[in-house]
Amino acid sequence: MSLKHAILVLLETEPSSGYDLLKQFNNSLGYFWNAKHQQIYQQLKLLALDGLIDCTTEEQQGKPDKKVYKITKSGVGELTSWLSNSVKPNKINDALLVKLYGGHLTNNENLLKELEDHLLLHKTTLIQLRQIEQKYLKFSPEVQEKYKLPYITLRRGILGEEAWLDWALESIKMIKK
Amino acid sequence: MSLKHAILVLLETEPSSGYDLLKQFNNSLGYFWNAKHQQIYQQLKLLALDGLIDCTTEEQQGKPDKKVYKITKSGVGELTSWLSNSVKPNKINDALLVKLYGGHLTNNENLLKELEDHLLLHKTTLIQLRQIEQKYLKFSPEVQEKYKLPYITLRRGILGEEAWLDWALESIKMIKK
DNA sequence: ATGATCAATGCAATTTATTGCATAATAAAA
DNA sequence: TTTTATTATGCAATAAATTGCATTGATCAT
Repeated sequence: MSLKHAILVLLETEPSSGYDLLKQFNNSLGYFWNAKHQQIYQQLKLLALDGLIDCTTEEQQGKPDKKVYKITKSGVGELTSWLSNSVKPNKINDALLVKLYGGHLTNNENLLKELEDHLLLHKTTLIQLRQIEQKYLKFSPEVQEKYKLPYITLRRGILGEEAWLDWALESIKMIKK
Repeated sequence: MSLKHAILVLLETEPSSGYDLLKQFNNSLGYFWNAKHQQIYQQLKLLALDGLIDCTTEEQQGKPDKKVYKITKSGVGELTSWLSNSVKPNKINDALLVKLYGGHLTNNENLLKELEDHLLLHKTTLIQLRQIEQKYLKFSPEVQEKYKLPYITLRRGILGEEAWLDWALESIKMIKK
């Protein structure tokens, strides 16, 4: 279970609300960690109960109140100790591949449609990731050095999406042939 | 939820026991679907209750009894209908990337060790996938045509692992620098 | 004016997945 | 000879994730 640690990692950079975290999960972090809002809010509650984060309520005009969470010393301790242990290899469960694997029970149009729908999504993602990369590459060497590790995770997204697209194009050709 | 459908897809090819399925999930299908034995056995029970699969018990000498499951007409129906709908894009939750993202709280040796451990696993997987591909490429054109769709999923595994390795090597260099 | 989207959070119920424990026989390896 | 791996299955408890429903006030578009 590392939703907990994904949240702690984000809060270690800066205090945020559940909604802020949600946006981070949906945008920048989305290519390596996904979570729904309910999951985040529940987890924040648990983390606060365990004393790993602190909560303060901010009132806002015209908008609902905001609960801002901040990592505690104990939270940093938990995170550091988690980092010192090895993580499990990523579990892959890809329904699209299940569908292709059993695709002889349906028609090629259906499979091609599905592939092309996903293709669009992946193309969009890749464009976004490359835009983030362009920003990073314009930073000074010092700033680049500072954000080296997040950049490495961004590269994973880019190389991963490129490979996905290569595969999809190759597959579409193969199915059409 | 497509563990259900992953199982139906496998049973549509040939009747199998839970243990047989487990081996398929751990070997060939492992690069796109993972499940533990408890999950498979429970799901088989539910599928049988729903009449999507049938069960017959085979006695064996020297080994425990084997329950062989076979897909029913109703099961093929369910599978076909699932195939006609679109599937959700794959959800990625990769703890290794979370660790790297927050890696400034630990030391580079730790990160490099972790990356190299994963590297070994991915290398092994890639070798296995390539071996399967070699076998496929020796088939006659007719047989290749027949297994085209599973081959496409295999290609996903190969391209995915290659991209993973490229990324890891690049990342290791970047961290060492 | 009416519906849609964004900001912000939450409860409750259900579904899925994981962990821990348990059995039992055979064969192969240390 | 003792331990480990393989074959084969399962229950029970817990943990994690998903789905459905709900609120409120602002702004933005039709």
